[in-house]
Amino acid sequence: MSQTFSITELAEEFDVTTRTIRYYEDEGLLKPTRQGQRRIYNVGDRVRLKLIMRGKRLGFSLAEIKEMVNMYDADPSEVAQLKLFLTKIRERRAVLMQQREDIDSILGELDRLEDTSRGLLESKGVPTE
Amino acid sequence: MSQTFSITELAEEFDVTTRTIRYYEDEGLLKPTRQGQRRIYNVGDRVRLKLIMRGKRLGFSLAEIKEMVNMYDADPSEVAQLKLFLTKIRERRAVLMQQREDIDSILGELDRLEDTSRGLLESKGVPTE
DNA sequence: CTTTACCTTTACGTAAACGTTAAGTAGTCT
DNA sequence: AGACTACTTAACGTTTACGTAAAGGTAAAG
Repeated sequence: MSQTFSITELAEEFDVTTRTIRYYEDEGLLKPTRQGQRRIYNVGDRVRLKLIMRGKRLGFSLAEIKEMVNMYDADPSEVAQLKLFLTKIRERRAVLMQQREDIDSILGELDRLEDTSRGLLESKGVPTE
Repeated sequence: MSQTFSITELAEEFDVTTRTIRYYEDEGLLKPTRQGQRRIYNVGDRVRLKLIMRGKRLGFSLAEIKEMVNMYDADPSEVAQLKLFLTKIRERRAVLMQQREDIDSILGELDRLEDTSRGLLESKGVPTE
């Protein structure tokens, strides 16, 4: 008897609405079991939702996320599947590394801007903490 | 006489449509000068567009990007302005660092998956390069 | 003058990702 | 039994970020 979750429990944990979680199911991203008409989410479903949220934070579309999470638990016995998988991984890596570059670049600018802003404020005698 | 650009030049350089660039102007992200009815972009406009594209790659909405680029060249003489600016910088930094964590986390998983996939393929005698 | 290239405005269309009622079901508490 | 709580489906609405005609202006080349 491993742990299960209701839709509202997951909604609260991940700070989304239940509508959102049901929508992900409609789009084929989640497939919880049912107990009567109610949805029951197991630990695996929860992991999938976690992956979905991470994908969202990184700006992927639901279609892309669907590809990725479905690859995640795809049967790894077919050579063709695996080769496709490798290709997708390499494409994805390029985008992610570009994003990280962008982020580093912006963080650097923010550092400089924060310094000069703080300097300006302190020169006016305004505390910045 | 510093350099100027036409809308199609910028569109080609940044790989977007002219429609997109005009849309950014409608939304208050760009304000090129006019020569007659035609838009003339200077070096500053080009920098702004570059910032916009970077924001887009990081998954920000145009509304957020607008805030950011408009802060970028806001008049830095008012204390209230600066304090707001500092707050925004700190918020933004938190989001960006979360994104970078997500990316590192995914890159790590991709590494592991690529290894195991490649291992599986090679154990079947299939070349991976 | 006509064609061509490049640009313009106006405006309706669209896909994605949910929000928002509306109306009903099902188990629990009093 | 009645009310309350948590869930359900169904379906129309909304926002963002452009796409896509439609209809036309303007300058240079032929």
